[in-house]
Amino acid sequence: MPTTSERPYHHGNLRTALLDAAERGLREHGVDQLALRDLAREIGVSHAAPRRHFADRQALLDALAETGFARLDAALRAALDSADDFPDRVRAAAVVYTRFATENAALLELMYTSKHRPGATRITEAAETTLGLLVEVIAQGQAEGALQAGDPEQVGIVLFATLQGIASIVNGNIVPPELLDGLVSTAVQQFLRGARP
Amino acid sequence: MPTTSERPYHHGNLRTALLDAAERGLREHGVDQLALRDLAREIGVSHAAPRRHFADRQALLDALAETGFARLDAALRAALDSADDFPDRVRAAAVVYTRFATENAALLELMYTSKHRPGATRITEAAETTLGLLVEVIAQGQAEGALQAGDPEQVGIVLFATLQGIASIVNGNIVPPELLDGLVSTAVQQFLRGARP
DNA sequence: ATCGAATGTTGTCATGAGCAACATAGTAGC
DNA sequence: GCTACTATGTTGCTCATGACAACATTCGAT
Repeated sequence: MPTTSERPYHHGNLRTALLDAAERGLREHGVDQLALRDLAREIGVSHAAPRRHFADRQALLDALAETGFARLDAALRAALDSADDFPDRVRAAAVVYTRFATENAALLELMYTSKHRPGATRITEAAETTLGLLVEVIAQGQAEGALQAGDPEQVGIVLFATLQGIASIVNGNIVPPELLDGLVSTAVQQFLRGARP
Repeated sequence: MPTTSERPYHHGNLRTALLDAAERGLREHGVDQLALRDLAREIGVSHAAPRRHFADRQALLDALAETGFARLDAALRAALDSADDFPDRVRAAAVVYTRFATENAALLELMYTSKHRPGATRITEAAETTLGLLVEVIAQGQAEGALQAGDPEQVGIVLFATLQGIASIVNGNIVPPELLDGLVSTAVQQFLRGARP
C-alpha cells in the first residue's frame, strides 16, 4: 500500500491509470489518436514511463481489449442469470451484447482486431469464452426443446454473428442508431422462428 | 501520351499505382503498416508525390474503401443476375458477400471504419448502395410471396448484418475459416425459415 | 510558342514509438 | 539500521512518418 495518499512519487498504480486514460481516449478520439505519450502527459508522468507497464503500444491495446471482454462477459452473465425463460435469455443476451458493442464501439473494434496478430492468445481465448456463453444458451434451448436439434456451435455462432453484425453496421453509420432496438428485436424474432423445431 | 516509353517522368498514373500498391500493402501487412512513404518508395517517386493525389493518408484509405465497395457491388450484382430463384438469390448474395469479406479482410475493415469520420459521405453512400442490393432482394422475395410481408429494410439489414457478422468473426479468428461455408449455409437456411410466411 | 495548371522533387518540421543509460524509491536480507 | 536488489520513473537520444512549403518540370489549351 502507498505510504500517505496522493502521489507516492512512484504514482502507485500507473498501469491502471494508463488503462483508464486509454479507454477514455479510445472512446473520445478513436484508436488512431491514442498515443502513449499523450497518456503519459495526461497522467503527469514522463513519456517513457508507460513502457514499464506495457512493452509497446500494442500491448496496451491488447490489455484494453482483454478488459473489454471481461466487462462484456460480466454483463452477459448478469443478463443471462436474471432471465429464466429461453426466449428471454436470447433476447437478454442480444440486447446486452449489442448495447455494449454500440456503446463501446472503438473498444469493440479493438477486441476484434487485436487478435489478428499471432501471440494474442489471451484475447482470442477471451473472445471464445464470450462466444461460449451464447453457445451454452443455445444448447440449453435445444435441451428444453425450444430449438431444433443440431450443432449448438453452428447455431450459436450464427446468432452471435448476427448481433455482431448489427452492432457493426450501426457503428459504421450505415444504419442510424435509432434502428438498433428494432433490428435486434427483428433479429431475435427471426432467429427464434428460424431455429425452432 | 508519354514521350518515349519507361517513365514519362510524370509517371502517367501515379494515383492508380498508389491505389494498387496500397491495396497489396493493406492485404499483406495491414492498415497500420501502410505508410505513404513506403508506397512512394515502392513505386519509385519522391515521398511527397502522393500528396498530389491524396490530400492525406486518410484520403488514400477512403479511396481504397470506395473502390472496395465498387468491387463488392459488381460481384454482388453479377451473382444476383445469374440466379433467378429467390432462395438462390439469397444464397448467392450470402456466398459472394462473405467470400469477398474474408478474402479482403483488411479492406473490409477499412470500408466499415472510414465512415466514422464526418465528410466521408461518398463511402457511406457506397455502403448504403450495397445494402440496398440486399434490400431489393428481400423486397422481391416478399413480392414473390416467399417471405412474410414486412419492412424489407428491417429484414434486409438483419440479413446483411448476419453476413457481415459471420465475416467479422471469421476475420477475427474467433472461429476457424473452415467453418465459413457451413456458417453461411446455416445462416441462409435459418433466414429463409425464419422469414417465410 | 507561351502561359497556366498538373504533377513531382527537395527540404524542413513536428510528433510519436522505441530504446538505453541513469535516478529514485521501496524491500528483503542481514 | 545498512546494504543490495528490484521495481518504477526520467532524460535524452534515434528513427520513421505525415504534413507542409518552395521550387522544378511537364502537359495542354490558346
